[in-house]
Amino acid sequence: MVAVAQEPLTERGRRSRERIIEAAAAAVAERGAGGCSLDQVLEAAGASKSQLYHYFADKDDLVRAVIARRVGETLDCQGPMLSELDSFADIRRWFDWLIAQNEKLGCPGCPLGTLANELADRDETARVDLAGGFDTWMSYVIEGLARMQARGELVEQADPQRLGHAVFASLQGGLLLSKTTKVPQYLRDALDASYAHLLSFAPPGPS
Amino acid sequence: MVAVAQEPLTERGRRSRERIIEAAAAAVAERGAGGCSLDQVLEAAGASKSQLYHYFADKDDLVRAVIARRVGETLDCQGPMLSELDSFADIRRWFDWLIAQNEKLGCPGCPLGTLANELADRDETARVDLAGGFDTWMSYVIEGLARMQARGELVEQADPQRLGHAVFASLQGGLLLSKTTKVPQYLRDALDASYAHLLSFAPPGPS
DNA sequence: GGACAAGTGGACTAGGTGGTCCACTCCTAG
DNA sequence: CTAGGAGTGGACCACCTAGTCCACTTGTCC
Repeated sequence: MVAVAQEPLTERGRRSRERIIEAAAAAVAERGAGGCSLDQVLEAAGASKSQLYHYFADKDDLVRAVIARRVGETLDCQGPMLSELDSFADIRRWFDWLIAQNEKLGCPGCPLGTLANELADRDETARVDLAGGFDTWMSYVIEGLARMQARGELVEQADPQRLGHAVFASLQGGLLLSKTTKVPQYLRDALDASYAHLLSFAPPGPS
Repeated sequence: MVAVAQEPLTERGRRSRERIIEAAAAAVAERGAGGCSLDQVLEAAGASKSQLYHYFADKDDLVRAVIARRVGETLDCQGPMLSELDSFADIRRWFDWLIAQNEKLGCPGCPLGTLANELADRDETARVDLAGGFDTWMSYVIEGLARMQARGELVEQADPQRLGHAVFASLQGGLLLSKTTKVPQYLRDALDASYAHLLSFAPPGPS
């Protein structure tokens, strides 16, 4: 029997574990997974070493919990907007929300994208978790596009999957360029182009 | 007079400095700027601490030299292909080269993009250097699109700058998705969509 | 109230980190 | 040949890191 990280068995333990993940998520967002220390996390969480190692096997395990948390947050936040995505107007509304958020928060980049870039070639488990997060996130859009196609809002030749991939690449790339240059316009240009591309698959209108 | 990193004054010194940057570039590519230690770099370079601190003020200064090196490499490598960019065929050729490279190298992501993602919010100088690199890189494409527009290969309404930004977002995003999922197809989907979007600005043909 | 497990505090360790320092070699100019 | 600065080797330091360990508290069940 190998000693593995333990799930908390009491309400008190559950809250301690949550506090640690929360503080770790903040620290990772600010300094990256490799750049933040457990001591910093624990001080912010008001917890001790023994608590950390009571709930997590090691630092990588904690980082994985942070990833799961971030993936969950992202899907919880955008899921409602995306799961009912059903028209060009819905897509435009989503894009405009992304652009507004990015500008409002000062071009922080994508939490998932940032983690992916740091961890993809250093922690295989983290990479798979993040790839899964991207995949689920993208699937909302792909399914929305498929619904639009079924309803005749997209021509037959459109490939919802490839279009969804392209939309996400534009989003991630736009966020990275904005973050690097601190110029929000890059994301706008990226998503505007992506939207125009999607529109080109609208069936010829009666106008 | 503040003591600052010194440029080597002899050929021998220049070669030492080069060796250190080369080893540092490799280490940074493999483990990230924050994840590689000076001891590792120096061992790989066959150099000593005193050499490092003879040529660089501190670790950040070395990282900045690595960034300058990578920016230079990227522009040197793609510059020839991009500075004469003049037609849709040239763009397609560039895209295909990017896709092929990405697949051949096992989806390593963009060296500049990876550094940008790690350093953008941790080292302001590095951020500005990387933003400048992106900017120069992008300007090749924007100027190419402007040439195409001047020659009538792009309609008047096309905005070369915004199109260039969108192309780069697709590239960076596609590289990140490929790196995270280890699936080269994401970059292909991203660039195919970007290319189709560009093509939509071709003037109506005689066909 | 006592037994027992979950949860906690925090001192401690072993190894690594960036950075300093100084004695030394190498090279060149005169 | 010699002087002096550029270049080099590597011991050394203070600090920080992830991770260990054990005595202790808290809460619950009988």
